[in-house]
Amino acid sequence: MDAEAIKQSLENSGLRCTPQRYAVMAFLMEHNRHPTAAEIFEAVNRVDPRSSRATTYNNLRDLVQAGLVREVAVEGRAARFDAKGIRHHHFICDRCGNVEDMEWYDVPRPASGSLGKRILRECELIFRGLCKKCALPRASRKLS
Amino acid sequence: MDAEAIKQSLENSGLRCTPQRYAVMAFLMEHNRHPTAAEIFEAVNRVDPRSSRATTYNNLRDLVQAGLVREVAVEGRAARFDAKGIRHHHFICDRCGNVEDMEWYDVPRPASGSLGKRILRECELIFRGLCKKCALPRASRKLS
DNA sequence: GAATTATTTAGATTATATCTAATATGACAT
DNA sequence: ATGTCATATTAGATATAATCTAAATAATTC
Ligand SMILES: [Mn+2]
Ligand SMILES: [Mn+2]
Ligand SMILES: [Zn+2]
Ligand SMILES: [Zn+2]
Repeated sequence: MDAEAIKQSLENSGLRCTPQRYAVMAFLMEHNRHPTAAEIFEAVNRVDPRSSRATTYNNLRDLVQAGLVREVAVEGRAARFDAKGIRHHHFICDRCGNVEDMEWYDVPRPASGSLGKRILRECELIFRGLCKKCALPRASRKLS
Repeated sequence: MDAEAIKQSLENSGLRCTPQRYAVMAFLMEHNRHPTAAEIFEAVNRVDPRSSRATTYNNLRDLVQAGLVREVAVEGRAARFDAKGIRHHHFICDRCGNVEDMEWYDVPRPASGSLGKRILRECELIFRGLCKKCALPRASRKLS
Protein backbone atom coordinates (compact mmCIF):
# COMPACT_ATOMS: atom_id res chain seq x y z
CA MET A 1 0.00 0.00 0.00
CA ASP A 2 2.18 2.83 1.29
CA ALA A 3 5.30 2.40 -0.80
CA GLU A 4 6.97 5.49 0.58
CA ALA A 5 6.41 4.39 4.17
CA ILE A 6 8.08 1.05 3.47
CA LYS A 7 11.00 2.81 1.84
CA GLN A 8 11.32 5.07 4.83
CA SER A 9 11.24 2.30 7.41
CA LEU A 10 13.94 0.40 5.52
CA GLU A 11 16.18 3.42 5.27
CA ASN A 12 15.59 4.39 8.87
CA SER A 13 17.02 0.99 9.73
CA GLY A 14 20.09 1.60 7.58
CA LEU A 15 18.94 -0.77 4.85
CA ARG A 16 18.86 0.20 1.20
CA CYS A 17 15.45 -0.01 -0.37
CA THR A 18 16.32 -2.48 -3.12
CA PRO A 19 13.57 -3.94 -5.30
CA GLN A 20 14.12 -7.38 -3.79
CA ARG A 21 14.08 -6.18 -0.20
CA TYR A 22 11.11 -3.95 -0.84
CA ALA A 23 9.20 -6.86 -2.36
CA VAL A 24 9.76 -9.02 0.72
CA MET A 25 8.66 -6.28 3.07
CA ALA A 26 5.64 -5.29 1.00
CA PHE A 27 4.54 -8.89 0.68
CA LEU A 28 4.74 -9.42 4.43
CA MET A 29 2.82 -6.22 5.11
CA GLU A 30 -0.09 -7.15 2.87
CA HIS A 31 -0.48 -10.69 4.18
CA ASN A 32 -1.08 -11.89 7.69
CA ARG A 33 -0.64 -15.53 6.81
CA HIS A 34 2.85 -15.91 8.29
CA PRO A 35 4.47 -17.31 5.16
CA THR A 36 7.63 -19.38 5.14
CA ALA A 37 10.80 -18.18 3.40
CA ALA A 38 10.02 -20.55 0.52
CA GLU A 39 6.54 -19.08 0.14
CA ILE A 40 7.88 -15.54 0.20
CA PHE A 41 10.52 -16.46 -2.35
CA GLU A 42 7.87 -17.85 -4.64
CA ALA A 43 5.51 -14.92 -4.14
CA VAL A 44 7.99 -12.16 -4.84
CA ASN A 45 9.09 -13.99 -7.96
CA ARG A 46 5.63 -13.94 -9.42
CA VAL A 47 6.35 -10.25 -10.10
CA ASP A 48 9.51 -8.71 -11.47
CA PRO A 49 12.27 -8.25 -10.70
CA ARG A 50 13.38 -11.73 -9.85
CA SER A 51 14.99 -12.43 -6.54
CA SER A 52 17.22 -15.36 -5.70
CA ARG A 53 16.70 -17.71 -2.82
CA ALA A 54 19.83 -16.47 -1.07
CA THR A 55 18.62 -12.89 -1.37
CA THR A 56 15.25 -13.78 0.08
CA TYR A 57 16.92 -15.41 3.08
CA ASN A 58 19.44 -12.56 3.40
CA ASN A 59 16.72 -9.95 3.35
CA LEU A 60 14.56 -11.80 5.83
CA ARG A 61 17.57 -12.00 8.14
CA ASP A 62 18.27 -8.30 7.74
CA LEU A 63 14.64 -7.34 8.31
CA VAL A 64 14.45 -9.45 11.44
CA GLN A 65 17.69 -7.93 12.75
CA ALA A 66 16.34 -4.47 12.05
CA GLY A 67 13.26 -5.27 14.09
CA LEU A 68 10.85 -4.79 11.20
CA VAL A 69 9.96 -8.45 10.86
CA ARG A 70 9.34 -11.19 13.36
CA GLU A 71 10.47 -14.77 12.84
CA VAL A 72 8.35 -17.51 14.34
CA ALA A 73 9.98 -20.89 14.86
CA VAL A 74 7.54 -23.80 14.67
CA GLU A 75 8.63 -27.24 15.85
CA GLY A 76 9.36 -29.56 12.96
CA ARG A 77 8.50 -27.01 10.29
CA ALA A 78 10.05 -24.14 8.38
CA ALA A 79 10.23 -20.78 10.13
CA ARG A 80 7.46 -18.32 9.42
CA PHE A 81 7.64 -14.57 9.06
CA ASP A 82 5.48 -11.67 10.04
CA ALA A 83 5.76 -7.91 9.48
CA LYS A 84 5.65 -6.29 12.89
CA GLY A 85 2.50 -4.20 12.71
CA ILE A 86 0.22 -3.80 15.68
CA ARG A 87 1.22 -5.92 18.66
CA HIS A 88 -0.37 -9.32 18.86
CA HIS A 89 0.15 -12.80 20.22
CA HIS A 90 0.28 -16.01 18.21
CA PHE A 91 -1.73 -19.19 18.18
CA ILE A 92 0.14 -22.18 16.74
CA CYS A 93 -1.83 -25.24 15.70
CA ASP A 94 -0.53 -28.52 17.12
CA ARG A 95 -1.77 -30.39 14.10
CA CYS A 96 -1.18 -28.29 10.99
CA GLY A 97 1.45 -25.87 12.30
CA ASN A 98 -0.40 -22.77 11.09
CA VAL A 99 0.31 -19.55 12.93
CA GLU A 100 -2.59 -17.22 13.58
CA ASP A 101 -2.74 -13.76 15.10
CA MET A 102 -4.42 -13.30 18.46
CA GLU A 103 -5.56 -10.11 20.07
CA TRP A 104 -2.83 -8.57 22.16
CA TYR A 105 -2.97 -8.10 25.91
CA ASP A 106 -0.34 -7.26 28.45
CA VAL A 107 1.73 -10.08 29.94
CA PRO A 108 3.10 -9.91 33.49
CA ARG A 109 6.88 -9.71 33.55
CA PRO A 110 9.00 -12.06 35.64
CA ALA A 111 10.10 -10.97 39.08
CA SER A 112 13.34 -9.07 38.52
CA GLY A 113 15.06 -11.38 40.99
CA SER A 114 14.42 -14.39 38.77
CA LEU A 115 16.17 -12.70 35.83
CA GLY A 116 19.60 -12.64 37.48
CA LYS A 117 22.19 -11.16 35.13
CA ARG A 118 20.07 -11.81 32.08
CA ILE A 119 18.85 -8.89 29.98
CA LEU A 120 15.19 -9.18 29.08
CA ARG A 121 14.13 -7.86 25.68
CA GLU A 122 10.61 -9.20 25.38
CA CYS A 123 8.05 -11.61 26.71
CA GLU A 124 6.37 -13.65 24.04
CA LEU A 125 3.08 -15.40 24.67
CA ILE A 126 2.25 -18.33 22.43
CA PHE A 127 -1.05 -20.16 22.47
CA ARG A 128 -1.12 -23.76 21.39
CA GLY A 129 -3.92 -26.12 20.52
CA LEU A 130 -6.07 -26.79 17.46
CA CYS A 131 -6.94 -24.13 14.91
CA LYS A 132 -10.52 -23.76 13.76
CA LYS A 133 -9.97 -25.97 10.74
CA CYS A 134 -8.30 -28.76 12.74
CA ALA A 135 -10.74 -28.52 15.67
CA LEU A 136 -13.78 -29.39 13.56
CA PRO A 137 -15.03 -32.94 14.30
CA ARG A 138 -14.62 -33.96 10.62
CA ALA A 139 -15.09 -37.73 10.80
CA SER A 140 -11.80 -38.45 12.50
CA ARG A 141 -13.04 -42.02 12.78
CA LYS A 142 -13.45 -42.47 9.04
CA LEU A 143 -9.94 -41.30 8.33
CA SER A 144 -8.09 -43.31 10.95
CA MET B 1 17.40 -41.69 39.47
CA ASP B 2 14.07 -43.43 40.03
CA ALA B 3 14.25 -46.08 37.35
CA GLU B 4 10.95 -47.65 38.27
CA ALA B 5 9.14 -44.31 38.07
CA ILE B 6 10.44 -43.75 34.56
CA LYS B 7 9.36 -47.22 33.55
CA GLN B 8 5.93 -46.55 34.97
CA SER B 9 5.45 -43.23 33.25
CA LEU B 10 6.40 -44.74 29.91
CA GLU B 11 4.04 -47.64 30.31
CA ASN B 12 1.24 -45.42 31.55
CA SER B 13 1.56 -43.64 28.24
CA GLY B 14 1.33 -46.88 26.29
CA LEU B 15 5.01 -46.93 25.41
CA ARG B 16 7.24 -49.92 25.97
CA CYS B 17 10.15 -49.27 28.24
CA THR B 18 12.91 -50.21 25.84
CA PRO B 19 16.54 -49.60 26.77
CA GLN B 20 16.87 -46.92 24.11
CA ARG B 21 13.69 -45.10 25.08
CA TYR B 22 14.51 -45.37 28.76
CA ALA B 23 17.95 -43.91 28.13
CA VAL B 24 16.50 -40.87 26.38
CA MET B 25 13.98 -40.25 29.14
CA ALA B 26 16.50 -40.78 31.93
CA PHE B 27 19.01 -38.49 30.29
CA LEU B 28 16.43 -35.72 29.94
CA MET B 29 15.34 -36.12 33.55
CA GLU B 30 18.82 -35.75 34.96
CA HIS B 31 19.78 -32.71 32.88
CA ASN B 32 18.12 -29.35 32.66
CA ARG B 33 20.29 -28.15 29.80
CA HIS B 34 17.70 -28.59 27.05
CA PRO B 35 19.86 -30.74 24.79
CA THR B 36 19.34 -31.12 21.06
CA ALA B 37 18.48 -34.46 19.49
CA ALA B 38 22.08 -34.77 18.34
CA GLU B 39 23.36 -34.18 21.88
CA ILE B 40 20.94 -36.72 23.30
CA PHE B 41 21.95 -39.22 20.64
CA GLU B 42 25.57 -38.76 21.55
CA ALA B 43 24.95 -38.91 25.28
CA VAL B 44 22.91 -42.10 25.32
CA ASN B 45 25.52 -43.75 23.17
CA ARG B 46 28.24 -43.15 25.69
CA VAL B 47 26.58 -45.96 27.63
CA ASP B 48 25.26 -49.25 26.31
CA PRO B 49 23.12 -50.24 24.60
CA ARG B 50 23.70 -48.30 21.45
CA SER B 51 20.86 -46.41 19.90
CA SER B 52 20.60 -45.27 16.33
CA ARG B 53 19.90 -41.74 15.27
CA ALA B 54 16.50 -42.70 13.84
CA THR B 55 15.57 -44.34 17.13
CA THR B 56 16.58 -41.26 19.07
CA TYR B 57 14.37 -39.10 16.88
CA ASN B 58 11.55 -41.64 16.97
CA ASN B 59 11.65 -41.84 20.74
CA LEU B 60 11.77 -38.10 21.16
CA ARG B 61 8.72 -37.83 18.92
CA ASP B 62 6.89 -40.49 20.92
CA LEU B 63 7.78 -38.90 24.24
CA VAL B 64 6.61 -35.50 23.07
CA GLN B 65 3.35 -37.00 21.78
CA ALA B 66 2.85 -38.74 25.11
CA GLY B 67 3.25 -35.42 26.89
CA LEU B 68 6.30 -36.54 28.87
CA VAL B 69 8.76 -34.32 27.04
CA ARG B 70 8.57 -30.79 25.72
CA GLU B 71 10.12 -29.71 22.44
CA VAL B 72 11.38 -26.16 22.17
CA ALA B 73 11.84 -24.73 18.69
CA VAL B 74 14.55 -22.09 18.46
CA GLU B 75 14.83 -19.91 15.36
CA GLY B 76 17.68 -20.97 13.12
CA ARG B 77 18.81 -23.78 15.40
CA ALA B 78 18.07 -27.41 16.15
CA ALA B 79 15.11 -28.15 18.40
CA ARG B 80 15.79 -28.67 22.08
CA PHE B 81 14.15 -31.08 24.49
CA ASP B 82 13.10 -30.99 28.08
CA ALA B 83 11.54 -33.57 30.40
CA LYS B 84 8.35 -32.08 31.75
CA GLY B 85 9.03 -31.86 35.47
CA ILE B 86 7.81 -28.97 37.51
CA ARG B 87 6.16 -26.22 35.48
CA HIS B 88 8.43 -23.46 34.32
CA HIS B 89 8.87 -20.86 31.62
CA HIS B 90 11.81 -20.53 29.26
CA PHE B 91 14.34 -17.83 28.54
CA ILE B 92 15.90 -18.06 25.07
CA CYS B 93 19.09 -16.15 24.37
CA ASP B 94 18.99 -13.99 21.24
CA ARG B 95 22.69 -14.44 20.74
CA CYS B 96 23.65 -18.02 21.62
CA GLY B 97 20.24 -19.69 21.42
CA ASN B 98 20.56 -21.32 24.82
CA VAL B 99 17.34 -22.20 26.58
CA GLU B 100 17.15 -21.66 30.33
CA ASP B 101 14.47 -22.43 32.87
CA MET B 102 12.63 -19.59 34.54
CA GLU B 103 10.49 -19.69 37.63
CA TRP B 104 6.88 -20.43 36.77
CA TYR B 105 3.99 -18.07 37.32
CA ASP B 106 0.45 -18.05 36.11
CA VAL B 107 -0.30 -16.45 32.74
CA PRO B 108 -3.63 -14.78 31.99
CA ARG B 109 -5.60 -16.66 29.36
CA PRO B 110 -7.05 -14.96 26.30
CA ALA B 111 -10.64 -13.74 26.39
CA SER B 112 -12.70 -16.72 25.28
CA GLY B 113 -14.24 -14.58 22.56
CA SER B 114 -10.88 -14.15 20.88
CA LEU B 115 -10.39 -17.90 20.65
CA GLY B 116 -13.30 -18.46 18.28
CA LYS B 117 -13.61 -22.12 17.29
CA ARG B 118 -10.01 -22.84 18.26
CA ILE B 119 -9.29 -25.31 21.06
CA LEU B 120 -6.70 -24.00 23.50
CA ARG B 121 -4.31 -26.55 25.01
CA GLU B 122 -1.73 -24.31 26.65
CA CYS B 123 -0.29 -20.85 26.94
CA GLU B 124 3.47 -20.75 26.66
CA LEU B 125 5.44 -17.78 27.89
CA ILE B 126 8.89 -17.30 26.40
CA PHE B 127 11.34 -14.68 27.56
CA ARG B 128 13.90 -13.40 25.09
CA GLY B 129 17.04 -11.36 25.50
CA LEU B 130 20.62 -12.07 26.48
CA CYS B 131 21.62 -14.87 28.80
CA LYS B 132 24.03 -14.16 31.64
CA LYS B 133 27.02 -15.26 29.61
CA CYS B 134 26.11 -13.16 26.56
CA ALA B 135 25.08 -10.12 28.62
CA LEU B 136 28.52 -9.64 30.14
CA PRO B 137 30.36 -6.66 28.59
CA ARG B 138 33.28 -8.89 27.57
CA ALA B 139 35.36 -6.61 25.31
CA SER B 140 33.05 -6.80 22.34
CA ARG B 141 35.31 -4.21 20.70
CA LYS B 142 38.38 -6.42 20.85
CA LEU B 143 36.62 -9.31 19.18
CA SER B 144 34.94 -7.45 16.34
C1' DG C 1 5.93 -71.60 19.78
C1' DA C 2 3.59 -69.32 16.01
C1' DA C 3 1.56 -65.12 14.90
C1' DT C 4 1.27 -60.40 15.71
C1' DT C 5 2.81 -56.00 16.93
C1' DA C 6 6.15 -52.63 18.34
C1' DT C 7 10.80 -51.20 18.02
C1' DT C 8 15.36 -50.64 16.25
C1' DT C 9 18.71 -50.04 12.66
C1' DA C 10 21.92 -48.22 8.80
C1' DG C 11 21.77 -45.67 5.30
C1' DA C 12 19.35 -42.99 1.91
C1' DT C 13 16.58 -39.14 1.32
C1' DT C 14 14.26 -34.83 2.13
C1' DA C 15 13.76 -30.26 3.89
C1' DT C 16 15.59 -26.09 5.43
C1' DA C 17 19.00 -22.80 5.61
C1' DT C 18 23.62 -20.91 4.80
C1' DC C 19 27.92 -20.15 2.32
C1' DT C 20 30.91 -18.84 -1.65
C1' DA C 21 32.89 -15.96 -4.71
C1' DA C 22 31.78 -13.65 -8.85
C1' DT C 23 28.92 -9.86 -10.42
C1' DA C 24 25.93 -5.88 -10.10
C1' DT C 25 24.15 -1.78 -8.04
C1' DG C 26 23.80 2.52 -5.71
C1' DA C 27 25.74 6.45 -2.97
C1' DC C 28 28.63 9.83 -3.14
C1' DA C 29 32.92 12.38 -3.84
C1' DT C 30 35.43 14.47 -7.26
C1' DA D 1 29.93 12.47 -15.82
C1' DT D 2 33.35 9.28 -13.81
C1' DG D 3 35.62 6.66 -10.38
C1' DT D 4 35.50 4.67 -5.86
C1' DC D 5 33.74 1.96 -2.40
C1' DA D 6 30.40 -0.21 0.37
C1' DT D 7 26.29 -2.83 -0.12
C1' DA D 8 23.42 -6.16 -2.36
C1' DT D 9 22.36 -9.93 -5.57
C1' DT D 10 23.11 -14.29 -7.80
C1' DA D 11 23.53 -19.44 -9.04
C1' DG D 12 24.98 -23.12 -7.31
C1' DA D 13 27.35 -25.70 -3.82
C1' DT D 14 27.31 -26.91 0.84
C1' DA D 15 25.80 -27.60 5.55
C1' DT D 16 22.53 -28.95 8.94
C1' DA D 17 18.41 -31.04 10.79
C1' DA D 18 15.05 -34.27 10.47
C1' DT D 19 12.54 -38.03 8.28
C1' DC D 20 11.92 -42.16 5.49
C1' DT D 21 12.75 -46.99 3.99
C1' DA D 22 12.78 -51.65 4.32
C1' DA D 23 14.85 -55.24 6.67
C1' DA D 24 16.03 -57.13 11.18
C1' DT D 25 15.00 -57.70 16.12
C1' DA D 26 12.43 -57.92 20.27
C1' DA D 27 8.44 -58.21 22.97
C1' DT D 28 3.47 -59.64 23.49
C1' DT D 29 -0.49 -62.33 22.58
C1' DC D 30 -2.84 -66.37 21.20
MN1 LIG E 1 1.47 -12.50 13.42
MN1 LIG F 1 13.03 -26.29 30.59
ZN1 LIG G 1 -4.62 -26.59 12.31
ZN1 LIG H 1 23.58 -16.38 25.35
